[in-house]
Amino acid sequence: MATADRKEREKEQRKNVILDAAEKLFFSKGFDSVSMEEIAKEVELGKGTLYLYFKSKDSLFFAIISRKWIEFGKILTEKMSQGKTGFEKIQILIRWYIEYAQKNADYNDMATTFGPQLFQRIDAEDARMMMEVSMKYIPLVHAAVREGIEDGSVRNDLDPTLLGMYLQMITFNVVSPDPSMKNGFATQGISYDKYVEMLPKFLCPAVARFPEKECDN
Amino acid sequence: MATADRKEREKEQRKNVILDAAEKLFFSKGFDSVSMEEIAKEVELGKGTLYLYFKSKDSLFFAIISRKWIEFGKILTEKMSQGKTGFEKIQILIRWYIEYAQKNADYNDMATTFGPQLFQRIDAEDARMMMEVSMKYIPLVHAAVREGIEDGSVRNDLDPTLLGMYLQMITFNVVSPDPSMKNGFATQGISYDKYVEMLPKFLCPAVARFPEKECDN
DNA sequence: CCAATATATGACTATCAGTCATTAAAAAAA
DNA sequence: TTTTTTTAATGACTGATAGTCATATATTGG
Repeated sequence: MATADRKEREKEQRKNVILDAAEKLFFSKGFDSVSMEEIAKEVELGKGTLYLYFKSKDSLFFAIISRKWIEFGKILTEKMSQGKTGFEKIQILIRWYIEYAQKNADYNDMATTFGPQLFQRIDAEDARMMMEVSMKYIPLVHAAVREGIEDGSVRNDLDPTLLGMYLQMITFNVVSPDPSMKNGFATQGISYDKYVEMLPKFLCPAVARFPEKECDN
Repeated sequence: MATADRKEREKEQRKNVILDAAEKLFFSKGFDSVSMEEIAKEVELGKGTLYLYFKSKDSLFFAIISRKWIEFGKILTEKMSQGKTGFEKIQILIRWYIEYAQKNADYNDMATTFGPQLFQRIDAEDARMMMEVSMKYIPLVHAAVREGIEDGSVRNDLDPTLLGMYLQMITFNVVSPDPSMKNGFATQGISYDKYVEMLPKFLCPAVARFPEKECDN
């Protein structure tokens, strides 16, 4: 029956319209200062209707994150394939993630500010969904590390998965510092830009197999 | 007039009693699942009375964090003074911070889960208070880095303040991963304990002036 | 055209942070 | 000691808002 298909498509489209509106509002005012009523107004629907498409306000948040992660994973896959050695791939990952995060600063602010609390109370269904999404790009990092160990460009005295996790965590937190860290920049006389810019230099010796060779710059 | 002094002392004491109760509840149920009413019940006061001692629920949170940071800073000062070189002091900092955080896991969970959101909306008064507190230990880290650069144990190609900030951020985030990271451990087959335990090894080459000498272990 | 099904709605409930008029207790003055 | 003034404590109330649900509307298939 073709009707069911069409309805399915329409439902997806409307979900996206709702997500666009919610995203816009969350970015400008923060997750907790936007009410479901407000989002409903923006898309010209009743509040109750939103709950036909998303089971909770938290779910709306995760759907927004998920869209971004998917987009991110796609570009990352393409970019990293351009690196020759594992080490080069990791460098690309770091540099490009910085660029991407700066282009999506509003998204990043929202994610670091509200993510921890929302992930802490995430329900099983959303957790499964988010894990599935993250599975699209996390293995990329680990594969690059493994490749680098094999080709001799990356240090081999650490479990590759572990090294991948450190890199992921550090890059993420440098690019999107949580608000308490951000407050510290002014006080300590370091600009956020410099903090981000110098990251590759800081990390290099902790990643390279032969820092004296790979990290001259 | 002695009365005023006594009253002042009594007020401080009661503040602490309230903080103890709030802390206990926040640790066990999370900041947002504890109501002011509940805290008031616990200390056998009316809800309104709490507001004579703390201006908001958020302020209660910051007062709890602040108590911990002060305690932390005191012990840190003492521990770090035992290191010979700057590099040793940094090692002590990292190792001891890990130990401390593990001993205060419930505090750390609360801080990483709710901190970002609360710091984002912190008011000027609490911000000043928190900054003042953090000024007690942040300079310790930077001083150790500077000392290490001078005595040749720490790399000298990065701004010391910047290096201090990276170290602080990384150690903090490894020890207290935010909930979305924590979810990843199981999936990726790395235990949290290993993640924490291997940190010094991972970081060493990014800190030492001569990794081949300082990082053999 | 008419049942049956799917979609939309906003009034309603429950929860909770923060306020404030009122009461109670303590301190100061008489 | 008694009265006045100051300080502390209280909980009913307000406003905000996530999520529900009975009702209404629209769409579909027969």
